[in-house]
Amino acid sequence: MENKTERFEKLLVKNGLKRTAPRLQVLEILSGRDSATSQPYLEQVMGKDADRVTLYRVLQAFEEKGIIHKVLDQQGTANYAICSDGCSAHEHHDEHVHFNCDNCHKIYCLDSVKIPALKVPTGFKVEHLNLIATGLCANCSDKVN
Amino acid sequence: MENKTERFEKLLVKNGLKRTAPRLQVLEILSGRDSATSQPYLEQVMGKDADRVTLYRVLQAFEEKGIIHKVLDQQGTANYAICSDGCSAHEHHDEHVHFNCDNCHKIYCLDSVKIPALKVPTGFKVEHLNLIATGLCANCSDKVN
DNA sequence: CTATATTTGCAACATAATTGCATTAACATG
DNA sequence: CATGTTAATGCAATTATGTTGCAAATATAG
Ligand SMILES: [Mn+2]
Ligand SMILES: [Mn+2]
Ligand SMILES: [Zn+2]
Ligand SMILES: [Zn+2]
Repeated sequence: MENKTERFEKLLVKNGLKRTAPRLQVLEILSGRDSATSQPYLEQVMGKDADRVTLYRVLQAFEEKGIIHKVLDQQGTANYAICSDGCSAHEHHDEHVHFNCDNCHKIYCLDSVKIPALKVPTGFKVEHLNLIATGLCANCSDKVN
Repeated sequence: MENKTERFEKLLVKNGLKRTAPRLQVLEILSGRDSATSQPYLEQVMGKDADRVTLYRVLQAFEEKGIIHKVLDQQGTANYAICSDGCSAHEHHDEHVHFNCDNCHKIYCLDSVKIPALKVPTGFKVEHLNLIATGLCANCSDKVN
């Protein structure tokens, strides 16, 4: 089995990005989590390994290339998650529901839940849908009960 | 017919808020627009009529009382719109779709469009749904064609 | 009119995000 | 494997958004 770092390096090369430490570190962190990761958390974890500005630029480059996608939580904080297959520089395919837990504040990508089509007033042309559900995630609703 | 300012004054009194210039001005601005209004725009329009901090506090008070609701656009910018009837200090009823035009960047409250119910994975408990559609609004898709 | 609680303005602070520019490092080429 | 070119990083400065504490002003109840 191909190891993780090798996979990440290929991913970078495929997208015309150089194989640098900050980029590999961001991929490493994001891939190790079961929910989307906030910018502040990333900044804290990376600490002095990379400058704040570098982190912003890495995230921006990854988003443009279709490697990660951004979700804003209810407070407007940017959160990032690795895209599932099918996203590219030219088109994102992340039209799944995002679940924002009120308790642990994690944001889950519910890839399995498709957003239902929508009837909008005449004249409006819908391009993308972005559905954020809030409530309790599976973990937290377990603990509460 | 009752004039607008009188209506606003009653609205404030009903919610236990004093009838002050900044509050009336915010209501005036919001009510004169057909789409949600961003915080930066409000700040710019109010100019030196009120301090930035006052604006934030007015918006916060209005939101708590169910007079306005906040919508974050795709960039995470706060936008505000007057609530339709039925919102109060204890409960908002603004589960309509928000339409974010890619061209003019206006955010429309599509009160008529209800958000369809959603099947989420076992364990997840949905409390609220927040659906933002992006694309072209009626005005802009007219102009393009 | 006056007392009181609310609201405002100001100053300071916190955090997220962006820009310009000099330095460094990746890697293609030979 | 050396090296030149280009991409990427680090640092400093700046902008934007939002918050907090506190003193001064003012809306309004009585
Ligand atoms: Mn997602
Ligand atoms: Mn609305
Ligand atoms: Zn949770
Ligand atoms: Zn438009």
